[in-house]
Amino acid sequence: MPETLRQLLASESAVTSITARGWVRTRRDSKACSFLEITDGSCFKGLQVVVDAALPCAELMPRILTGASIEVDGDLVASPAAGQKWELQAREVRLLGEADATYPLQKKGHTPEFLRTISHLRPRTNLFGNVFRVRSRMSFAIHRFFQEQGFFHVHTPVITSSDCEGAGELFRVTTLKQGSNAKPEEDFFGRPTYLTVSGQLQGETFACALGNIYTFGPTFRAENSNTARHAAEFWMIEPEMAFYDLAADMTLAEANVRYLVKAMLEECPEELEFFNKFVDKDLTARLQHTLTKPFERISYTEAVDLLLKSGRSFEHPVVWGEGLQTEHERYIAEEHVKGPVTIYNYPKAIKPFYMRQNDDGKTVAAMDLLVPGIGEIIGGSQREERLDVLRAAMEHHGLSEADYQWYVDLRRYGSVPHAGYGMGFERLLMFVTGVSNIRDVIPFARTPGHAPY
RNA sequence: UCCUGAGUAGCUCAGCGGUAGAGCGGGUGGCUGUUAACCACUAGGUCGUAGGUUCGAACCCUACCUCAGGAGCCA
Repeated sequence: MPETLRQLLASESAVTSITARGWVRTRRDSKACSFLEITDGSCFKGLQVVVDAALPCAELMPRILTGASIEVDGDLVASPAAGQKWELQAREVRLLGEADATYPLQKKGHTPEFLRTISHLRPRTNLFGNVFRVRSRMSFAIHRFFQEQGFFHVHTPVITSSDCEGAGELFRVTTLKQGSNAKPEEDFFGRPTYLTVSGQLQGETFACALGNIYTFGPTFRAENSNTARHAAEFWMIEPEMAFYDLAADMTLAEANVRYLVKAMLEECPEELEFFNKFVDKDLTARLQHTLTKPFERISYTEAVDLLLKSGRSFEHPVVWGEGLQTEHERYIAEEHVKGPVTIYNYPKAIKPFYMRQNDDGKTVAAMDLLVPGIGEIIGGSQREERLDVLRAAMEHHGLSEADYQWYVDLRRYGSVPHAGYGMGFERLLMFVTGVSNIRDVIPFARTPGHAPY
C-alpha cells in the first residue's frame, strides 16, 4: 500500500528511495531548484519536495501549480533549512493531475463563507482538513466511550412513522407523485413516513432489553432555522440506559463530555494547536479548564432565581414556567458558572410527554447540559416509566395511545426506570475546535434552501 | 420566519454622484536553500438581478435574489 505523508514524516532517520504522493500547496522556484510543498490529508503537516533544476523532470515545474497532484520518487533527507525536519530530494516527479489557474484555493487565506461554496475542495485547506480529521477521531472516541462501558450500539431507523413529539418539524418520505391525490395508505409504506428526528423512542425499546445502549446517526429537522448552531441534517448521539435515574443520567452526560474533551487534548494536539492559533485563542485553556473544574448542576428553579437576582436586564423577561432564552443560558454558562453547567427539573408544561413527572407535580426530570459559547450541547431526561402517568401525559398532549402502542407496551410489560440524552455531534465539534458555525464542521451542510451536493 | 448588515477582478477588499483601483492568484522577465518567498512588467471587471431618480449611478431610491451576524425553535 502507498505510504502516507504521516508515515513518511514520522521517520526516525533518513531513507533512500521512497515515493510520496500528494497535492501541491505551493511552489517556489530558485535558479538551482524548485521547492514544492505537498499534503495528502493524512496529517496537518506537509512535505517539502526539492527538485533540482538540472533534472529532466524539472521542465514539468511550470505546469505544477497550486492544487496539482504529483507523485515523487527520491530520498528522504534531513532538511538543511529551518522550517521542517525532513524533505524529499526528488529524483523523478510525475504530474498525476494538473490544476490550472482557475483552482479556487490560493496560498492566501480564504473566508469560511467562500469555502462553504466549494465544499468539495475545502477539505484540502488547513482549517477544514483539521476539522474533518478531528471529526473522525471524535466519532471514534464516542464509540470507545460507550463500548468501554459495555454499551451496545443500536441502529435505529432513519425512516420512521413516529414523531418523537416535541423534537421539531419532519421531512416527509414518500414515493407518491407530487400533486397526487393518493391516500397515505397507497404510499410505499402504507402510511405516512418521515426522516427521523430522534432515535430515542426506538432506543428506549432496546434499553429495556439490552440495558445500556446508544445510537449514533443522522437526524433530520425541517425547521426553518437559520443560525450558526442549526442544520437540517445533523448527527446525534443518543444513549439510553435502563435503571438510570436523572442523577445517573447527568453523571454519564458529564463524563461523556469530559471524555471527548480529553480525547481532543490528547489525540489531536496538532489540530488543537492550529485551532488555538487561528480560530479561537482561548480554546486550549477552555478545554483544559473543562477537565479540571467540576461541572455544576443547577435546578431550573434555582436558575430562574439567580437570573432574577443577577441585576441584569434581559431582553426576554425571566418567568418561572417559561423556557430559558439563549441570553439566559449564556449568562448562566458564561458569566455565572464560567464553565459547563447542567440545568435540571424543568417545568412540565414546556417539555414533551415522555419525561418523568417529579413529585412536586410541576416539574419533570429533564436536563440540559450547557457549555460556554455554544449553549445546549446535550438534552436529556429520565423517562416516564409509570403506565398511568404516561397515559395521562399523552392524553394531556393530545396524543392517541394507538399511535404509540408499542411505546406504551414498554410500561405495560416489565417497566423499569430508565433515562437517556441526546448529544449534538456537530455542537460537540464546535466546542472542541472553536469553530463557530455548524456549517463548517459538517462535510456537506444542509440548511434551509441549501443542499447543493 | 423576524431584525440588522453585506454583495465591485478567480480570492480578500478599497472606492460611496463625474473616465473602475490595490494586494494576492495567473502570465512574462529578474533574483534568491526557498518557507503564504521577493522585485519589475502585464493580462484580467454587464460593480448580485430588475426597475427608478439624475445631464451623469458601483455610489441615491424601490423590489427581488444570495450570503453573513443576531433572535425564535432546538441538538
